[in-house]
Amino acid sequence: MPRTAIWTSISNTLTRDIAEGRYGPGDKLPTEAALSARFGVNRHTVRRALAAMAQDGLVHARRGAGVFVAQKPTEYPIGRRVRFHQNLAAAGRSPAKEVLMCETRAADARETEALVLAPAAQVHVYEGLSLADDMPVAVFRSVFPAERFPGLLTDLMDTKSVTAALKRHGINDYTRASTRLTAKQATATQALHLRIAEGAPILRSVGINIDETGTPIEYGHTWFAGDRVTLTLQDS
Amino acid sequence: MPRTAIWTSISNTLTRDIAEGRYGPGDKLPTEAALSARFGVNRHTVRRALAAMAQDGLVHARRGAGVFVAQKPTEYPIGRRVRFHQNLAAAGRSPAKEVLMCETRAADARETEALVLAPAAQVHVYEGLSLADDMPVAVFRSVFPAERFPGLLTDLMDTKSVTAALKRHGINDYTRASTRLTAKQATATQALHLRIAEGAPILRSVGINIDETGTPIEYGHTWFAGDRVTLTLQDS
DNA sequence: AATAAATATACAACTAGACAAATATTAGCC
DNA sequence: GGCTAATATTTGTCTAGTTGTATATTTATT
Repeated sequence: MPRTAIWTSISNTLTRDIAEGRYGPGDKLPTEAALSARFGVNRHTVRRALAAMAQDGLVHARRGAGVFVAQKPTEYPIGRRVRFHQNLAAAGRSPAKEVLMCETRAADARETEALVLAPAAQVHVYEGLSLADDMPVAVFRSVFPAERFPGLLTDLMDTKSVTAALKRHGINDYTRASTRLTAKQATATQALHLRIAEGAPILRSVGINIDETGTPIEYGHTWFAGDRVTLTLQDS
Repeated sequence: MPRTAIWTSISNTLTRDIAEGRYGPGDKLPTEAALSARFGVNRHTVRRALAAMAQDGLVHARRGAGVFVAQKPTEYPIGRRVRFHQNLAAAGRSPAKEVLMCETRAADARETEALVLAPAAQVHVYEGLSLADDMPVAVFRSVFPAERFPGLLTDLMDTKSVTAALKRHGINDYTRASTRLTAKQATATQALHLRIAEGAPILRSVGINIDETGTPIEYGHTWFAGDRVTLTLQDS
């Protein structure tokens, strides 16, 4: 009978520490160096223990920063793979949101075409992260014509809702005119934000929203983590 | 093989932003602090990306003022556009088709549930390859209840059309009841059929078609090569 | 002998924080 | 308006600490 490996027992000890609340969700664990001193082993042995825990979604390492307890340790050890079903209409509009960037700048060629803008027109850009239960689900970028919606960005920061912000500018209803979907591989930065591996599957949605008169008011991109999201379409 | 460094990816993203006209010559980029927030990294990582771009003469920094796009506009190769656009309603219904497999067998658990079958019921399975301009675009699998459509497989081979084959069995019209979309990585066999690399992004569509009475008649999977296809949704 | 586990060492990549230097903005004043 | 001084912003530099990766070596088990 093979004796239990050292890294296994280290992993078990740390897992128990987390389960007993000694390290809460979001807390930073001691550094690998500190842990290897505590357990009297080499740093790589600790790393292997942490790697196993990361595989189970219990902890999450950030290079240069540290190893952190995952946000939902309660789901450990089984059933941690939550499947999110999200309506396409709610793309980029889930309640939990984190703003990554806000700016007003000149539109590029594609944006000009999508929003039917004059050359060199300005656009508001609103970029952020959608989360569900503290787990990042998607990165989104919304582009609005700046001329039509002056000061929209402050409303967006204020309300944290595209629908509410547009309502302040007289848009009571808007509909999605077109949606394009394709599969991509995660870039390094997307992977960073979504906490997935680089090259992992990404579901990209590109859509245009129009007001009642048919004028485009939003050009939106959403990059979903393929592992965490299934889009369900309601066919009329 | 080392994965791409984060600063490289940031540099690429900003370079593309400039190339596409989001930041024009002479424009001031967002501050390093703002960029580090946008990309979710430390300021130094952004600085390394900007340093690389400055090395290429794309931007230049002025202490206390900001980072500015160089005056001479750099020509940037536009990424090759997606080759094929496909309507989701016609997913897996392209005229050019290659049959990979045809068989009648017992339904598995998921098929039984999707088609609302009795336990141990038989199903027809029709597996193939969709092509456009001699380029494989998607792999599909259609599952039909065998009891309701005896001899359907020969009709399928005959007509090479799901719609025509079903018409021979009295189905004049059918509609899509549900569609689920997600991103996956190509398996080895899928990669072989689609002539893409193993692990390349795949757009998977799972749908159920029903007849006029609401009875499920087809349970279909389609795996699109993410590089070659963009699905377009028509929103009514 | 072969294999896996653990150690040892070195370097790369990224984070963290602090402070200096240059610039931009604002307020007060003439 | 135009000038100056104070304040805030922004980039430049430095030191230190932490995780990621690669290579080689030793030790224990089969």
